[in-house]
Amino acid sequence: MTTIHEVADAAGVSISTVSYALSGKRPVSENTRRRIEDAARSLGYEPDAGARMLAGRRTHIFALTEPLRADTHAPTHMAFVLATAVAARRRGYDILLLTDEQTADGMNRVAASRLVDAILVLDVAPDDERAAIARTVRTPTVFIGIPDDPDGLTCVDLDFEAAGHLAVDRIADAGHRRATLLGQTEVSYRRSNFPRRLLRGVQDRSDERGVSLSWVTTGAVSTDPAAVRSATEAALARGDRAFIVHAVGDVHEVLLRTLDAHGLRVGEDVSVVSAAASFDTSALAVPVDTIPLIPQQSCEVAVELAERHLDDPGTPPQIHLIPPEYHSAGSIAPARE
Amino acid sequence: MTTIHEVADAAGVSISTVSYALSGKRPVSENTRRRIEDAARSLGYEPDAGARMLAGRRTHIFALTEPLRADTHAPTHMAFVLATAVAARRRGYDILLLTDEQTADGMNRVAASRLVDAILVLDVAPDDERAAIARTVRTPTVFIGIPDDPDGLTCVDLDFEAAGHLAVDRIADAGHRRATLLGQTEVSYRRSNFPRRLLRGVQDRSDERGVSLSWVTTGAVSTDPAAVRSATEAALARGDRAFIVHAVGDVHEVLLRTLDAHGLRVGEDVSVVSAAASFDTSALAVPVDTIPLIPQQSCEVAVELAERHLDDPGTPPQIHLIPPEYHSAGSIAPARE
DNA sequence: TTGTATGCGTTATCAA
DNA sequence: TTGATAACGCATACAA
Repeated sequence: MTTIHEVADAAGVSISTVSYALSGKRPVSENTRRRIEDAARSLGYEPDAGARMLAGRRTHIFALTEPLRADTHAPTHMAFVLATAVAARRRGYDILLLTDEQTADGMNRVAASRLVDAILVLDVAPDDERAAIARTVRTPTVFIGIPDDPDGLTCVDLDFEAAGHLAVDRIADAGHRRATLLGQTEVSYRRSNFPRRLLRGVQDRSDERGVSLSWVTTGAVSTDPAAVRSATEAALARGDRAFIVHAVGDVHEVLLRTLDAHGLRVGEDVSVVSAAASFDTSALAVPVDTIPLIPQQSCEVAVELAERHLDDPGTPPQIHLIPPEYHSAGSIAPARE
Repeated sequence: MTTIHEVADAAGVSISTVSYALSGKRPVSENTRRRIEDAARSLGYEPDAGARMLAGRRTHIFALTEPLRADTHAPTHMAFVLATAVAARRRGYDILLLTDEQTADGMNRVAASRLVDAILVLDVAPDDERAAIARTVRTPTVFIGIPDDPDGLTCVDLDFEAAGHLAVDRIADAGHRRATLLGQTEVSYRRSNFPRRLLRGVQDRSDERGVSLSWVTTGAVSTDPAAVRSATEAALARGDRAFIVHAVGDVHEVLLRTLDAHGLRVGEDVSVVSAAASFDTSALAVPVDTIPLIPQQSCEVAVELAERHLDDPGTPPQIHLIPPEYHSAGSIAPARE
């Protein structure tokens, strides 16, 4: 194992100069810094994690809590985990997994043992028990998602309400007086907070714009293609020619197939908007206007907020809402009377 | 922050006694041990992670490398991650995620910095670059899966060949002379090793038992229901009445629906065996004989092997094959001539 | 059965 | 711009 002493010897300087040269926390002459960096590289020096944690103020590790429930949508979840890991790594942090039932104990444990610099919370529930823990723990905690009572918490999330407004506006602008919201599974409206926020945004703006809105869920616990198909057909029978979809990719596919089976062309006979989609909608059979939910965005901001709290512990808690973007793909059709 | 000194004071002993009492590495009288445990609990003492890493020999962290590819089957992958985390935690280890594309650099980094006690490798490819790194690194490494050249590596996996034998035997015992293997996606036969091992087991034993075997993949990159249906119908047209399925849950469902649509009853007119299924086959519409691939099993063994290497660094590399089990559910039908 | 004392490899403070 | 050195909190070898 290479230590800082060996690097110091090789470069002909003291260990403190090595430390400062590598951390950049103190100006070091260009010349000696290069000698040090060369020595470190050729010796394969990597600071001892334990020593660094003990002496320094940082562990360079973030905890990521994720209470993998049975109804968790695996692909979406994985996208968030990956995005978090990448964003953290880019800033020099590793991710420690706090999974399963023990997330509550886990949070206390990693905080008390000073194993991590901050805690990132994924898959936030409306009445999330981790909210209370976050308030008692000294370790800075950032929620990716928003619980019902976010008081005193730092949270990041897409502005789902604004996304709902945006979707309805485009449809109303095209002249539609009726629309259907193909929502998530039933359980997600109980287990999560964001589907309700999008729903509220869609409902409120529909009221304002005089759009008659129908809302349907797309399965009990997991997506049910048959339910999606019959819901679509019912909507068509009602005369709805505008669909806002807030659901996984499969739902989009069933919707598009059903519309096609009825001879309706997206963007000409019928309007479709995908709201807060966390998957790649460009892979769908038909181009669909999308208000994307980009995990990379939320996770990047979360890591950023966490680090800001470390640099300046006085930073007040805040809710960071990411403004939605509208990506047109020609799937809005003018309403026909 | 509570330190070991405060616990020692509260219990009226020296810090070394506290350390030994809590680690159990030295006998401590029942009386004082209880006093110490009480003090530790009431003070909320948790050993400082950095200090423990520096002074002791262990970090109590395992790295888990997972090169999340686009074709990764998210639910299966999550099951393995979760199982690993649970098994590790049960033995007092946390899981550090090594996920970016640069898992190779990550392995070297956590090894050089002594951040982790061991490395667990998930989603092993035939020509996995991590094999070479594992051989050079000091940190004990355990593969959950087997690369093409496992020389000098410690690996754990289900005995896929034996699973293939088992499946064919049951079908041959029932008198079938023809069978179809519904396999994985095409890409997985290139990207992974285990589908080929199962295939070989099925082929070899089919030859031995005089079973005429057909093998089909079930999609290019991801599962294609249409391909599964047409493959099933082609098999039926050939006269095959026995199916071995090595694929995700969706494939099973399409198969069962197709059989049903042809008026064939599983267990009476046609035989179905699910081989190396990592999901819960009891949730299928029809009970199906299953040779399960239980992530908990592999991951438990992996963690066990990792810890054994820590306790006894001399432990030689080994490939640990988990013998398959056959769970009957009445889906084997006697062959009709 | 318990206590004392050393060292782990850094970071950061104080000096120069 | 650089160096010496005192923590950091614990595990463990050595003593008692």
